[in-house]
Amino acid sequence: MKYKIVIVDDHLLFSNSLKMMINSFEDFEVSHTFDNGKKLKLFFQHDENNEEIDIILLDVNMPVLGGIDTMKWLKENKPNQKVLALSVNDKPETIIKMLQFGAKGYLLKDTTPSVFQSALLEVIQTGFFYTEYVTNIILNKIDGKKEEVILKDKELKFIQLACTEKTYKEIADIMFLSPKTIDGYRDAVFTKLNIKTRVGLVMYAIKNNLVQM
Amino acid sequence: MKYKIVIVDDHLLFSNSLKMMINSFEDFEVSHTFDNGKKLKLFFQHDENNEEIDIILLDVNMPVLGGIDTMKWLKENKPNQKVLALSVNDKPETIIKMLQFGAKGYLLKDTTPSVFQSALLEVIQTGFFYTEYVTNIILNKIDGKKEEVILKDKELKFIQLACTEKTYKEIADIMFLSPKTIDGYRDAVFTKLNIKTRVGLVMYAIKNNLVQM
DNA sequence: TATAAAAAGGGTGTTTTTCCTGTATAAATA
DNA sequence: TATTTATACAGGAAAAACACCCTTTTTATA
Repeated sequence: MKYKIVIVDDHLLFSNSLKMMINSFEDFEVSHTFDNGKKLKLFFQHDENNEEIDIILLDVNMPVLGGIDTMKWLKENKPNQKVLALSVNDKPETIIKMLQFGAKGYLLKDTTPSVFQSALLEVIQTGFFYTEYVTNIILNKIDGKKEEVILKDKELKFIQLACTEKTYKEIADIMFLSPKTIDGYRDAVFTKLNIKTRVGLVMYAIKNNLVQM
Repeated sequence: MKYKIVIVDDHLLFSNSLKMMINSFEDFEVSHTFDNGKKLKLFFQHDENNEEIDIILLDVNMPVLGGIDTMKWLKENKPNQKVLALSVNDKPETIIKMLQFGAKGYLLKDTTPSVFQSALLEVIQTGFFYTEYVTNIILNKIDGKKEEVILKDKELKFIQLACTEKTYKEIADIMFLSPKTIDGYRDAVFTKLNIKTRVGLVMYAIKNNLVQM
């Protein structure tokens, strides 16, 4: 009896060829593939699908229902399900988030097939698999313990508008606020994000996906 | 005799599993895989490697030597080499650039295996393969007929520095130029890129991959 | 070599951004 | 009830960004 793997990834070419690779492993086989989290969710919600899945390979950046939201849902509804995140996204914030929501490991897509195979085995046997890269991120997070920056709704809206060619005056008009209030928002986000100029704000917003392009 | 494919992609898990898929196709086999453009270049530069490659599958976003630069090099040094771009990057600018540098087609990684297989066949038989998505981008580019903006080296350097929190004065110091000259650069790029503010410049630079993040 | 074009630098003035220090008001809380 | 706390807003000033128009120097090339 082989361990059953489910792949959730919107890049069909990847998921299909990865499926071939996994099926070539002695101890594993792919039982299903889905191209977004929504479809995985629907699969579990059907009562007739009671089969045991040993590992879900979950991509992070997907349309419809992304990896993080899917992970959240799984933590709620399938708390014992083993999930291995598999993504090109190497941002520490994302990795931390996936692990916090219960992923048993986080693999980058540039890992070698042999590392990948041992990751699958380790998740089965020991329950988790952390690469050195991921371990370092976790350790840095611990001693860095940078308290999470929390942006309020209006601040986020302001930041998004600041990523355009509008002046603060125009932004104030759009948000139905006084230019002086916008001044205050700017000062607040500059301080809490530790930046000094509007360009810095724009760069921060893009790096942290606060604006979509 | 099978057609020989070379894969150039830094995501080893992808390239290795794609290799398995291609090898399962009747008419194709993967003869080499490289994880960046530099290694492909070195391969061709070795005299002993004179074997004919039918199709190179070229990723766009890679470290060391990216897809676009690799494409440039191939156009110069291997003008008859058939290349099929294969990327998650769906930005029109990137696609246009790859095609202009001679790629025979541009596939997104979310294409199905069967479309992928027919793409390979079509490139062999007719010399190119355009999906509907790519065709639309080309058509839009044509009737938009926006004449290509050509940025000079120093302008590019200026733009990259403008994507930081430095003032123009500081940028002038770094570039060993008078602030007034930088003023002129700004006016020039604002005009030719049709933007009005530094924020607009930053957004343009990011959309067009002029700065790496 | 003459001439045109490109690059670098300058002057001046306006607008926008940035940085202060404060105030008024309403909501939360001790 | 008294006291924070958060939010919206204000005045003033300096710095930076933006806009135009203009001169000198360098480079390319006819």
